Amino acid sequence: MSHFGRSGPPDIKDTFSLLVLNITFRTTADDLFPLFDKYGKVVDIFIPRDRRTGESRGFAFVRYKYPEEAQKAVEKLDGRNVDGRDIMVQFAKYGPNAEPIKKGRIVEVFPKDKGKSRSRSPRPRYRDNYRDRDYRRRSRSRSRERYDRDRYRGRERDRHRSRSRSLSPDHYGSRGRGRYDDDRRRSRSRSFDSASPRRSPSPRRNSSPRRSSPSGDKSPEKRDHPQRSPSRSVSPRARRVNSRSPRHSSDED
DNA sequence: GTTGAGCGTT
Repeated sequence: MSHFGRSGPPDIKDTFSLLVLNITFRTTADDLFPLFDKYGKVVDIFIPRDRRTGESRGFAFVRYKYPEEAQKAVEKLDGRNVDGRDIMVQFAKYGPNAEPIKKGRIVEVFPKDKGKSRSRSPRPRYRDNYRDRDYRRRSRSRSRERYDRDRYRGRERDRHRSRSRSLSPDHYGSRGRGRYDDDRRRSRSRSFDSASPRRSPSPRRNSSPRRSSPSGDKSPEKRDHPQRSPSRSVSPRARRVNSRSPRHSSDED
């Protein structure tokens, strides 16, 4: 009852998987079980969760024993308000191995080796999917237009998207690096302040709103700028050519 | 205490 997905996939060879979307992050399988079990025989319920935080990802997989019951559950529970949010129930399109399935039915979990090796290249590319989906999990935070559940009808995913699958984790990585840099810089600034505590003992230093900015506190770029020009400008030869642009003998600067 | 596109594990 409560051990759904706790011990891995029990037997999904003859089960129909339903994908439950839009569920709350705190909704557990136990909460979905009584709901789905009322419309059919639920053999297993699995809710993918993040491996880093362990939080639910917001969707669950409900496996029914018969497709008719699953279909009924889809029509009945689809749009039902669960935990204060409307859930979306639909047949799973992809299997555990990232392979397309038919009407939520798992075709086959393990390729039976009847003495006929189909392919010698396993190509565990689904391994990369784990990493990708983990990263994009929080990357996508834009409110996309959720037209309807009907869009899945004409939506066909291509398996040839091995390399064409271009994700855009740029903002994520950029933000991460920027944050780290900022943090480091801020930490250094703080250390500097600690070294000189007699800077501003008065608690009323909030008078300047600009001071609130840790980045613009020291203005490193300003310090770099004047240091480069006048310092190198000290050159008899350079001065001879041009006292304004020592590094370049041109007036284009 | 938080967010919200989409497709799954021992």
